[in-house]
Amino acid sequence: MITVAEVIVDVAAYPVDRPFDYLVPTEMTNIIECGCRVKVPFGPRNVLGFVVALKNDTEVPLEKIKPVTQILDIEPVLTREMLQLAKWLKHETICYEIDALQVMLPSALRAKYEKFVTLQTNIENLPDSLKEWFQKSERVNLKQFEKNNLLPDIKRALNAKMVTLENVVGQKGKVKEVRKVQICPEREKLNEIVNNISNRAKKQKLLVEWMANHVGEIVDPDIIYQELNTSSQVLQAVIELGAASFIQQEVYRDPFTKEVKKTDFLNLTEEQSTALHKITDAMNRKQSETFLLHGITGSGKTEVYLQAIAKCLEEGKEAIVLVPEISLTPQMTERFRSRFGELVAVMHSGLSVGEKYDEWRKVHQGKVKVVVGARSAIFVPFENVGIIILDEEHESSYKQEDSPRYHARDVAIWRSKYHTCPVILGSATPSLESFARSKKNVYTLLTLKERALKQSLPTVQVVDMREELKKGNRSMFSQQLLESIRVRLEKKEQIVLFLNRRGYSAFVLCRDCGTVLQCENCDISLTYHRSNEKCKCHYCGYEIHVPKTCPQCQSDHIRFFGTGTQKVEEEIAKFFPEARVLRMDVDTTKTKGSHEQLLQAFGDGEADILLGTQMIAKGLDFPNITLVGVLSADTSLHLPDFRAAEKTFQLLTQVSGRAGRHRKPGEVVIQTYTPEHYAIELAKTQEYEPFYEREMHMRHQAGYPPYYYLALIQVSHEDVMMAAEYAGKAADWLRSKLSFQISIIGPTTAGISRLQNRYRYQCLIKYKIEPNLIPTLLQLIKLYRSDWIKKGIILTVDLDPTMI
DNA sequence: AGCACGCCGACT
DNA sequence: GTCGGCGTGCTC
Repeated sequence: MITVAEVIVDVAAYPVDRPFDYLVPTEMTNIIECGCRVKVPFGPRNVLGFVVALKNDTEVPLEKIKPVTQILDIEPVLTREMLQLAKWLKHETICYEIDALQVMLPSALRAKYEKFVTLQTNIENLPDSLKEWFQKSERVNLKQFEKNNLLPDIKRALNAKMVTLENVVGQKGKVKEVRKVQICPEREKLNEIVNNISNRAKKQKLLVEWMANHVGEIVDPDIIYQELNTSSQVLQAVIELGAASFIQQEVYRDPFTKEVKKTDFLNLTEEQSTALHKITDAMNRKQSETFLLHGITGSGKTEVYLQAIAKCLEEGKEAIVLVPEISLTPQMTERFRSRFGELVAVMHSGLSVGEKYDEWRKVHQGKVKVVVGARSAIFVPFENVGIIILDEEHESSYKQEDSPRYHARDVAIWRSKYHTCPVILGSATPSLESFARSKKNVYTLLTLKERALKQSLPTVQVVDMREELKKGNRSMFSQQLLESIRVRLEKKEQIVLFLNRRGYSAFVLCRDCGTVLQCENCDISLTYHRSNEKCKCHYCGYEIHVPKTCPQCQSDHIRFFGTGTQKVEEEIAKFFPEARVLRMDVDTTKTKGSHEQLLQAFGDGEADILLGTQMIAKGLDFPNITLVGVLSADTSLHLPDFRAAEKTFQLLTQVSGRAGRHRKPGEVVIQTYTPEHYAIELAKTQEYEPFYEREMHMRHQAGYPPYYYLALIQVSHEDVMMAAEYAGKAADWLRSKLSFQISIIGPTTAGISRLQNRYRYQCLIKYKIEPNLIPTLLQLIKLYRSDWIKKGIILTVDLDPTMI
């Protein structure tokens, strides 16, 4: 009987986006499993692939089928669940199956392809230019030749058969190993060695005697050096005598810097326990129910999560907690680690590739039961999930912006159905989609209306900055805000000032001609980085030194403009020279851990005012903060995005929630040029439902979600005319195929009209129910793949886009 | 995608 | 004659 493996190969392209059959050699049949990574020959090269099925026959003619070269995992890296989930993702987001599989694994497990040139002749026969490279070894990485512009020479040598080219498949990350000392497990042998050591070798004798007291133990060599005040030479000598040996031991890289104290459950309010009961009830009934936990800021949502997780652990099941990347601060993760200790793994982008790999391995090996992480943590390979939590469910960072363009919320619900467990979506300001679903009873609504410590919500005042201007106040602070700051400074209470700068970052501008430094490849201004005095494009990586003079007019009045926090800081100093200000922005939080240090300092009362952008809107919880000032509420309101009002309301509610969370009452001052806008008016009362009703009405009128679904088609090409022409073709084609009830807007230029030297056009499709849409889009892709791709067109489809 | 194969023009 | 340009087609 033969064994055949169906393999998804690591080649992202439509024609090969299907399983390929490979013969499993007899010696591998006992080891191979679904979900293993394998090395396979594919056409003329070797690639990595994932085994998605095993069977005993094949349709493929025997002369075509090739054997698996190697199995890379003894234990499968993907569970059956994930193989199914990948198929669903492929269909749901229109992506390649390989991309769906790869996104579930830490990048350390991705393939690394290298090419090696091997010498096949006497080195003397080589051309002079190549000789030196093969002095040390007959096998040299092709990269070396690439770097030194020797590719033509290599090509010639290849044709003359003097060298051969070899593809090597490896993996990016490694398991970290450290060298330890394994002490001999037999006491008698150690005693015998001690007796044989010459009396002149005092240190060796001492060391072996010490070892006799630690028979069979595995110790860190550094401990030996310190404890016995000895050196590696002595240890080496003793090892040669046979008293111990060096071994390699697998270790986890530890991303946690400090230990945390254990904490206990807090008492729940009545609302909290009602919510908790409904959740644990669903767990008991083994039901995949989605809860929307709508709790105002400070209502203690996290405590509900923690106790639900505790219940889940009691049942012997695992828990997944997703948190937006920016609020995944040490304070946040500590709350989980202090409750569940070593059972928690943390996954976020701040970890190195190796650290992420190790956190993933802890899950894979069953060492942890709780994962706290950003978006991609939704794919952790737990096999018995008891609860999934998405905190701040309205956050747009839960949607991945490149392939596979999945939304963590959708994946969470899919997994909850697979494991028949509940999902909790938590937020003080739910997304309209989720709240609408709870109104239709698709999700179960749980409400927390009171703050956990019964504090009242802060009072909110909205200041019309136009009036201030009329009064002749040209500064960025209103009289009202200045007065409030003065009062707090006197009372020795703390202040948070929030600069709404969504979508802005530091840039470089010429004050004479107004030129802003732009990327050469993209239609976007470069971001200034103070640390290395460079300007970088965040989209393509293009980087230049800050020029001394303006490239346009040669003026030397070229200056960097920050997020504005610096300017605010200067102005505060003018009004309140005695105030101690902490500034938190990209500049002051660049190094690892600086974010944490700044917050710690503020919490310890080392400053009176914390000034910052987005990053201070979340999770900040200090008892002495009694005033929150929003310097410009409008900035996020005028972004060209149908969610601008929703995002502004969410942001204002979030920052307002920072004030008066403990005993002292809080005050919020919001400065704006459009106080009449409903997002700002309703943020003042901090009532979600009136905002929801109002915004739903707007969405209904304009034909946006949740009333309509969206799909975004993007067409790009190096040439503007080509991009525009084919975007037009795509739009026309779709209009001819889809029913007239569907509106297709565009093509228009994309938000960033040129990216990596490609011009981009897009069409927006708005639809209610259209069973034909996905098949039609797939047809469009088919059309594109056969014909357009040759002309250099790239077409992407984003179903349910979050940004337009 | 990425590679070989194949056909065609321009060079040591 | 052969080197290298890129259009075509295939990958178990």
